[in-house]
Amino acid sequence: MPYPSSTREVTATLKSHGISPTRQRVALGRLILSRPQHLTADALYDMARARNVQVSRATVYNTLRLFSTRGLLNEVVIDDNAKYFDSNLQPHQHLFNTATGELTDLDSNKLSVTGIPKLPRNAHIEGIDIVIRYSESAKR
Amino acid sequence: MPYPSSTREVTATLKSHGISPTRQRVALGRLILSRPQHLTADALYDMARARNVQVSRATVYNTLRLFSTRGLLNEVVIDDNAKYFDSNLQPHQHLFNTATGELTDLDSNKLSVTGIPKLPRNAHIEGIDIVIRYSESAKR
DNA sequence: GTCCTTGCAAAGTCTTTGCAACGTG
DNA sequence: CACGTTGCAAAGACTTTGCAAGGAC
Repeated sequence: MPYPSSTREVTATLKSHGISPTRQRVALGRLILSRPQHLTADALYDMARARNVQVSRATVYNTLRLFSTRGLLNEVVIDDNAKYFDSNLQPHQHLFNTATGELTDLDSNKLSVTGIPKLPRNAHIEGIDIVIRYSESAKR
Repeated sequence: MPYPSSTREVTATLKSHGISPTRQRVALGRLILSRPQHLTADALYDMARARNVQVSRATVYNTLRLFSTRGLLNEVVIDDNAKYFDSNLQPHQHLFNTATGELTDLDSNKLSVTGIPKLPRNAHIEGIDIVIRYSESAKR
């Protein structure tokens, strides 16, 4: 289920990842898993409250951590004060507008990296994080 | 002065970047600027105290921020709990051992990225951060 | 009913800041 | 001596956790 959005789809996704589908988790899952997006814990909390989802901040944090651990979300750290949870699980890279804080996805097959050095033979690459930071106009 | 190490060299480097060379700043500069390395604020604080450099934590934080602002250091954020200050100012990429937390440099001219999309014409790229995360052996 | 989850508040971690004392030129 | 810098402790931002109440199966 790529981007589960209905209660039923989210419930199924959670179960298939060994997560019991409580009311809060399903509600949060519907908000964050339903499409590719990047949200901070606080943004999700605000979004939930705006939709009258009754949930505490602690549960938002715990749920995001749980979802990440179980592979439903990826964490993206752009700078020290911007930790996002990314519902796009496909390999991809990020474009970060340093002026606005906007974070957008780059399609993985557009970019390629060559020249990755050999690692020790017992090492394996867990991931390659690429963030292109840019700003617009004469800003510096 | 690539990697200033003596008191005199560090003093000159600070001055040339508009930083008054106080005792604490010179001492910290000698510790972090003298060779390519990655240090956290806390690691630098500990290193300073180990060398009997009398400095407070607040000053270490303030100094690192100042050095970064003035272009003497780069910040590298690997994950949420690892913010390093990097004294290597050349373009380069990072190899991060997720098991040990070890961060090593990759020579820029070994790696190349192709397929960077066109950005709006008034945009300019501030930097491309590439971190290859890996771990060794069967760890997962 | 048992075990897991939630929410609150407290605790933790890391970093910045207010302010008086101090240092530097 | 004027101004910038330091150090302490307090404040802040963000995240985790202890624990009692509540919920799921």
